[in-house]
Amino acid sequence: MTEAQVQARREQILDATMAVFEADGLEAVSFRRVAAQLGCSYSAPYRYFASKEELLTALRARAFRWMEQAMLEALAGETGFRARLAALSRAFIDAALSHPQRYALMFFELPGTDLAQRSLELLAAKRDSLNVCTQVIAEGEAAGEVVLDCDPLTASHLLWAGAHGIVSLQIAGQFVMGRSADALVPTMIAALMRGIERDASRPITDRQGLNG
Amino acid sequence: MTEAQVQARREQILDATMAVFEADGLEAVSFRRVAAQLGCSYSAPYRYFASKEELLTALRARAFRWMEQAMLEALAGETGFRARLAALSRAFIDAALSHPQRYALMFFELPGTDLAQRSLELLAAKRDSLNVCTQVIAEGEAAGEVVLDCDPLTASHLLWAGAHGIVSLQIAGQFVMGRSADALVPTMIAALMRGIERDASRPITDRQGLNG
DNA sequence: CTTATTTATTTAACGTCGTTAATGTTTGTG
DNA sequence: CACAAACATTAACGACGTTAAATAAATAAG
Repeated sequence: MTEAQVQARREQILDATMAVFEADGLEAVSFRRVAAQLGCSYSAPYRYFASKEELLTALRARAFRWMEQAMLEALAGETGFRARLAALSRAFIDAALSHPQRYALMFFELPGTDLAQRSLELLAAKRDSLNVCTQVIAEGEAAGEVVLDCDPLTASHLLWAGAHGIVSLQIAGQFVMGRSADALVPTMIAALMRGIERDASRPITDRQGLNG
Repeated sequence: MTEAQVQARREQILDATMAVFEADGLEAVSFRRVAAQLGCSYSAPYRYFASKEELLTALRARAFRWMEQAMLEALAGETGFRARLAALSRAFIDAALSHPQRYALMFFELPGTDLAQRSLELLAAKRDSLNVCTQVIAEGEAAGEVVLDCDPLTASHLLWAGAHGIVSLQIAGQFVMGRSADALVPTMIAALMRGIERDASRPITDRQGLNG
C-alpha cells in the first residue's frame, strides 16, 4: 500500500468521522459509529489512527483549515485595512456561530494534552489560521493605513483572543445577558483597535506592557 | 430524611466528585469512581443527581463560586478603581492558570446543552461571578474615577471576554506563540480600557455599536 | 500457477462506563 | 411486632476504547 493510498484512507476515515460529528455531535463520535458510517469493521481505523485522541486531533486540524479557508474567502476582494479587518471578524463570527460544535471542537481543548504539541499538522493549521489575522494587520501597517502601539503579532493575538472570548462565551452559554456575540464582537474589535492605535492627539498614559 | 440532610449528602457527593476531578481530571470522573472515593455503591448518587450531566453541572457551579470567592478576596483591601481592576484581573489569571482543569470545566461547555439554562444554581453562580467585575466598574464610575463610552455591563462583558479569550487560548494550548497569558491579559485590559474610556481630547470616530 | 509470507481486515474478548430494574436493608408508624 | 415507605446495593444491558487472536487478501518466490 503506497503512501498516497494510506493518506487517502485516512481522509476517508476523517470524512466519515466528520459526518458523524456534524450529524450527532462529539459524544456520538466513536470508532464503532465511524466504522458503521464508512462501512468497515470497528477496529480497522486503528491501523490509521492509533487512538481516538489522535483521530480527534486530525479532525481538529481539519476544522482549523476550514476556518482559515472561510476567512481567506471573506478577505478576497476586500481592499483597505478597515474593510479587510471588518470582513475578517465577520467571517470569524459567522464560522463560529454557524458551526458551534465545530468551533468548540477547535477551541475547547482540555489542558494536559501534549499531543497537540506532537501533532505538527494541528500546530501548523492553528498557526496558519492566526496568521491570516496577523497578515491583515501587517499589510495595513505597511500600507500606512494604521499605526499601532504594539507589534502586529501582539495586536493579532489581542484581536483573536478578544473575538474568541466573546464567541466562546456565547457558544458555552455563559452570561452575555441579553447580548449577542454578533453585536459584541465588532464592539470588541473597535474598542481594541482604539486602544492599540497610536494617536498623537492624545497622550498615552497606560502604555506599560502594551508590547508584552 | 430532612431537606438539610439531602443537601448535606449532595455536598458530600460533590466533595468526592471534586476530589476525583482534581486528582485525575474530567475523564476520570465517573459514578463508579466517585462512589469508591465516597465509600458507597455506584448507584447511590443517582438518588441525588439524576445523571452525570447534572452532577457535572453542580460541580461547575461550585467552581464558579470558588472563582467568585477568589476574586472577592483579591478585591478586599484594594481601593481606587485602577488598583481594584488590576487586582481583579490578576485574581482571574491566577485562578485560571493555577487550576486549568477547573477553568476548562467552567468555561469549555459544549453547545446544545440547555441543561445549563435549567440549572438555576449554575446560572446564578455565573451571574454572580461576572457581577464582581460589573460592580467594580460601576463603583469606579460612581466615584467619578473613570468615564466610559459604554454602560458598565457592556464594559464588563468586554473585559471579561477579553481576559477569558487570552486565558482560554493559553490553557487550550492555542498559539500565543512565545507569549504568556500572564503578560497578555494586562495588555488586553489596558488596551480595552483605553478603547472604551471617554477622552475629550480625542475625537471618537468609531463609536458605532459601542453600546451594543 | 501454486505456495508461502506478509499485509489488511475482521471477529472475540476484556474491562469500564451510564443507566435502569430487581433485590435487599433500614426506619419510622399502626 | 408487622408493615410500608425510603434508602442502599447488586445484577444486568448495551455501548465504549482498546488489544489479541483469527481470517481474508494481496503479493512474492518457486
